[in-house]
Amino acid sequence: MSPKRVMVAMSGGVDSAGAALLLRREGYDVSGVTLRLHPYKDRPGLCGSAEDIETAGAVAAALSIPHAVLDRCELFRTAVMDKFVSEYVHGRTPNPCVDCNRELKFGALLDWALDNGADYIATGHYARVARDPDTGRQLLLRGRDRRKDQSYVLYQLTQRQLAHLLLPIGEYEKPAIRAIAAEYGLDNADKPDSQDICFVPDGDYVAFLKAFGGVEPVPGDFVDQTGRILGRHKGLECYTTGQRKGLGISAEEPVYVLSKDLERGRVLLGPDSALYTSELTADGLNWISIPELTGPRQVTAKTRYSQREAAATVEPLAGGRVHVSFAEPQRAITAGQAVVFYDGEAVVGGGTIE
RNA sequence: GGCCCGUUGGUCAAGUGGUUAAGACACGGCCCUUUCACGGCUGUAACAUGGGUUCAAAUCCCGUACGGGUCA
Repeated sequence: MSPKRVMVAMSGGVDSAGAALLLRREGYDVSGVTLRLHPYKDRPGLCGSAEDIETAGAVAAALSIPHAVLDRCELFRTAVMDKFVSEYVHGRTPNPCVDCNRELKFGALLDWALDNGADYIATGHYARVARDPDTGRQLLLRGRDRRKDQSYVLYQLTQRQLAHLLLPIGEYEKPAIRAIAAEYGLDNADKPDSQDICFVPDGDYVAFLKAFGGVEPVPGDFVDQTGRILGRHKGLECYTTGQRKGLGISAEEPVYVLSKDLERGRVLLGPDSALYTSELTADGLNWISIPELTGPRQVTAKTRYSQREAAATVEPLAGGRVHVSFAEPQRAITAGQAVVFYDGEAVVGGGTIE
């Protein structure tokens, strides 16, 4: 029987290189593919840039595996970049990585791989895929390395996507992956972890909203909880709930963005203690460990990528939405961010906070 | 106009003859981070101005500028 064919989505980083190494070691027929997502290129460590495509190609060559480049700039622009702009314009704070994963890495790339004879795709995410022996469903589990767990950004994956997905490095700790890469002499072994929004090369997303999205932020007032004007803001798009830096407001205590008032064009500020709330509603849900939510369910949940999980109850609402009630108030629950539910090691599902 | 009070970093604000001139907030850098944020560490930065007293002045005295109060 011939070995299973797997296409590794190679970003040019150490994690996807480690994934390719591990799979080859396990006997898979491994080849590499890298997405071209946008024209920005002078920032190392970003997904889909020209420089990383070169790096990925070099890594593939070092591993002696075939490497292809898949250009999906058009899809990336409409499914990720345009949506990113639209979300900010509507007062929300989007997570473009979630959209990119669903539409590009596990959407377009998976389709292309299957069309080209692959059985699986693999990525360098710190998460695990497993099959539930009782229900037969594909499960998405946290990475073994809790500190690096990336299951949060994968909560949108469908059963079909998971069935064709291998996440080999999810079983390892990050240092082990670097060690494996170094052992094979890969020169990206100590490459910094990726960070920032890949299509915002200089990290200034507001400048991107203006230049790419044609957004013209409208200045307005910063007000406190009593309605007192504290200063002027640069436009609602420039802020997100819970933000402290960049407000330029000097007060007795640090002040944070509590909420944005789209109708009056104001940004409400207040103390950290005023940021804690216990409830939210979400839409755009995807369920992984269960076919659908039919009643209240106890879970742990988090409302931002790097946030500690907290006990909560999630229950269905009309129209496929859900209501989430946390046992303890959570800091800065923000519209547009993802809320992801866990049951132990497994991702139950998740949605977008309204 | 007379008299009184005040003027310390971007902001607020300690400090009444000898201090490395506190602290908070803001701001910068680094770290953290596949989002935006939070957070941790760290840094830049001030005695309104001119003269005088004194071994020594942010601290005492005089003038000037600016701000506030008060009296006709």
